[in-house]
Amino acid sequence: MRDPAFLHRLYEVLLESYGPQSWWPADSPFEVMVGAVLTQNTAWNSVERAISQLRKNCDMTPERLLLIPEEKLEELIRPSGYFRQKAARVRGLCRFLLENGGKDLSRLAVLPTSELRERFLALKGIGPETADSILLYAFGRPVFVVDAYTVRLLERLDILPGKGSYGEVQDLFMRSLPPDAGLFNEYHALLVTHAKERCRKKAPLCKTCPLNGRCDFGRSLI
DNA sequence: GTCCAGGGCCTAC
DNA sequence: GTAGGCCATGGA
Repeated sequence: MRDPAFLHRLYEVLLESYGPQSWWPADSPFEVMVGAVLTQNTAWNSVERAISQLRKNCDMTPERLLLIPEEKLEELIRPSGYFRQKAARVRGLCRFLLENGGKDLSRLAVLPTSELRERFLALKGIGPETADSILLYAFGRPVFVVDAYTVRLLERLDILPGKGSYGEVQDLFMRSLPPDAGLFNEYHALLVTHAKERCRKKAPLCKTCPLNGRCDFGRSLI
């Protein structure tokens, strides 16, 4: 395990390299939630197409979205893949929101973060990453979002104490950083941006990584 | 044609 | 508690 300042320095270098990412790309908290489900194991380009089609067919509220017949909904989100599963998951999310105050989220917003997280995790098709994305990007809670990119990067940097489970990686970030939702927002987005450009599965060595030669990590970021 | 993408569920050991 | 199969489209 490296010293706690490592993750601070990593953030600074990523921010300098890529600039602010201004996530999440959505028009409303509800759209963040829908996008979080649709982007599961799916490229964002495909999700954008699906959301664009949804916008044309409803005003992106849980009420209106539930009025779309199931088969029609599947057709609209087809570009984002796993469309049958995701249609059911989005509908389940909408029902949950309607039961808890609808689009304005004011009833959910008063809940403590841990309880809010449990509520979303209880929904079928919403696992740790999707729930945390919703907490951070729709509710502004200081929760660090871990994704496959982040785990892969830390494994390659050999800075994980254990095997790199979701909770383990999340704890590492949240113990090393102040509980700042703005920081977590930007950090996760930067990790995704970096990974998309430099740390794909088939790019084991990142020769053009902006971190190369510009940090004292002892080895290049790969 | 093959690999991969901003996961999660279910089933076997 | 965890490894492996499955879900599906679209771009590189």
